[in-house]
Amino acid sequence: MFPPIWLIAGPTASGKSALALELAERTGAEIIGADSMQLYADLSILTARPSAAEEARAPHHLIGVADAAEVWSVGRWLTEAMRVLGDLRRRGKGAIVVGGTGLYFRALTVGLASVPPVPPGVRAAVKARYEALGEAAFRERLASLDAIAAARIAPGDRQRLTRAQEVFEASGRSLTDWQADTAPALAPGQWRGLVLTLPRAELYRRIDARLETMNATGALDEVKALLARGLDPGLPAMKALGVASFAHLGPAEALAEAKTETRRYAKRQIAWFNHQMADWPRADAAGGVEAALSALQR
RNA sequence: GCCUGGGUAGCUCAGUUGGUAGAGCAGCGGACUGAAAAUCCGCGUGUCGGUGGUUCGAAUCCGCCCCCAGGCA
Repeated sequence: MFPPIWLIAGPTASGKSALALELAERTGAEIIGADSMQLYADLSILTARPSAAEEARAPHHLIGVADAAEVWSVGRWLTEAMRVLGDLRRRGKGAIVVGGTGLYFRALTVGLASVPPVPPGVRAAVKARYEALGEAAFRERLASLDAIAAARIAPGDRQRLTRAQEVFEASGRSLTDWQADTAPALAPGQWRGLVLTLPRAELYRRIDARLETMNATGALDEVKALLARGLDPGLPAMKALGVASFAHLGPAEALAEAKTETRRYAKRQIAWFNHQMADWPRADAAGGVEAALSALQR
């Protein structure tokens, strides 16, 4: 198995980036970001992106490559990531895919249905219909097109309900059918995965410290600059943790709220890793490169 | 030292005429296929400051003690 493809996941503030950088320097592999927010160039401080100096130590891909006005998705990320992986393979380079977005790892290792893109017009129409009908009636209509999805999607989950409807309208095929024929992007055995772990209390300490640092190094200015662009608040980049807090609250309140939200986010990440990636080896974040390498070799 | 007001969940507090306690926030658990830092679902986690007493029964009533905040000295 050479050149290697290593997938490193872990909750926010667990030290993934630093670890990836060290591994890259040691092995000559290149780094591919698997983070839905570090994608956006406008979000640097808020997403704790590697500094320019750090990025200079090893080639980085899919970090800071998108504009906040763009809408990136798992699908777009997957396409780009596979392109970069192909390129690295041709050049005989190893890859370290590192990030905290569990769904991206899932797309790589389990697969993503190849649903054709949904035109924005269809999406807007479905959204309007949802609002007009209300959840119950909307779900009932969806049931006639995709009974399984209508039954499976949790109460109140507007996003998934409308997505299922959009897919049918745009493709003439149910989301459930699309999802039934899905293949992993990376063949099993082609990659090695690793989940970084650390005690909850320690993780929360690191999150708080990280937010303090962001706050002291211009998080507010970054948010102001983003807001000054007058973008649609519904864009993914506008939903990055901290944006809303710093935009609407005083500095102290914003910092406190951002800490709380980041802790909750970490909790969701941990739940994902524990249940969706239960079979990946774990490595103690405090164990450094050695612990990571031995887990990756397992 | 005296007076008053408080000590109930991690925090801020509620608790009817005595029937072993409940809200908000925080927290915890979970779901997850193209917005995923998204979108959702679920869960009170408790020596009611301590100790005696009254009572069938005390967070609620009485005594004593401890602690906190004001006030008077």
